[in-house]
Amino acid sequence: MSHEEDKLAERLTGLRGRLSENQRVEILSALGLVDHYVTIQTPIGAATVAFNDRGISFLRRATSPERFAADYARQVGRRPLTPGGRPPAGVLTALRTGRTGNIRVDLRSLTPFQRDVLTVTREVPVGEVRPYSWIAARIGRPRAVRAVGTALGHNPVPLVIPCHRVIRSDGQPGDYIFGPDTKQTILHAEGVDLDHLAELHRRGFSFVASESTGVFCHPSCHNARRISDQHRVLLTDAAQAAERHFRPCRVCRPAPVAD
DNA sequence: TCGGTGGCCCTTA
DNA sequence: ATAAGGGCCACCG
Repeated sequence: MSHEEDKLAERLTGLRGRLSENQRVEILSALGLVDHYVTIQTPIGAATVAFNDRGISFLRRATSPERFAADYARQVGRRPLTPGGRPPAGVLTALRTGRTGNIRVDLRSLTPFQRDVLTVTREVPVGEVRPYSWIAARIGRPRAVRAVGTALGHNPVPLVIPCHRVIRSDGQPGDYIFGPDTKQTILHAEGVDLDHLAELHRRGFSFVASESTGVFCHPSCHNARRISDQHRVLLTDAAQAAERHFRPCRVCRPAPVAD
């Protein structure tokens, strides 16, 4: 988070009294130094979102303004927060469909590592999931698996950035800001069959391949789901895929591609 | 098959 | 600055 911006915001806040409240908010707003917040409907019920000119900065289940402000201050910072205003266009629809990839977000308050994690997480489409270890590999830190989980736990904009689509490699949902049950519920609504994924894992399989296309995928990849029974092959790991000359799917990237 | 366990690595107090 | 701990994971018995 920019220290300069924080100091500027503080100084402007200090002008209370000399400027009218409206003038003050107007200035801060124009500088992107104040967030507005409103309550909206989401697939998991009412939520409060904070936003500014850069995009959405924070989302939580709707509780009270005080509680929201406290959580916001703790996670986003001391930027002023004021009720009202219009959230970025298309947010409601995006949240309803789960296609949130184009919604603008403000991740200024995060560390580069956290930003990397969340940026890659945005690539997971509706109806699909990826393991924590996949995110770690994608950001070039294959062993930072646990740190990825921690970073996702600090996702300031759940639902908008679909951290619920990142699950454990054994097919269990893993933890979630709104609890594992909610995570499971959302995934089910999005069309993910967690039981099937857990079953595959139990039998030792991580990937699905097609003998007609020669491509292997994560089991939840939409390409994998179209493989016909006669062409479908289950794989234990990337090494086995290589042995059998399957190449990784370019959509779900089941393994780092050597090119 | 499942629970325990050490390794890993980023963040925070 | 340093140590503890977390939305994990692979391995072991």
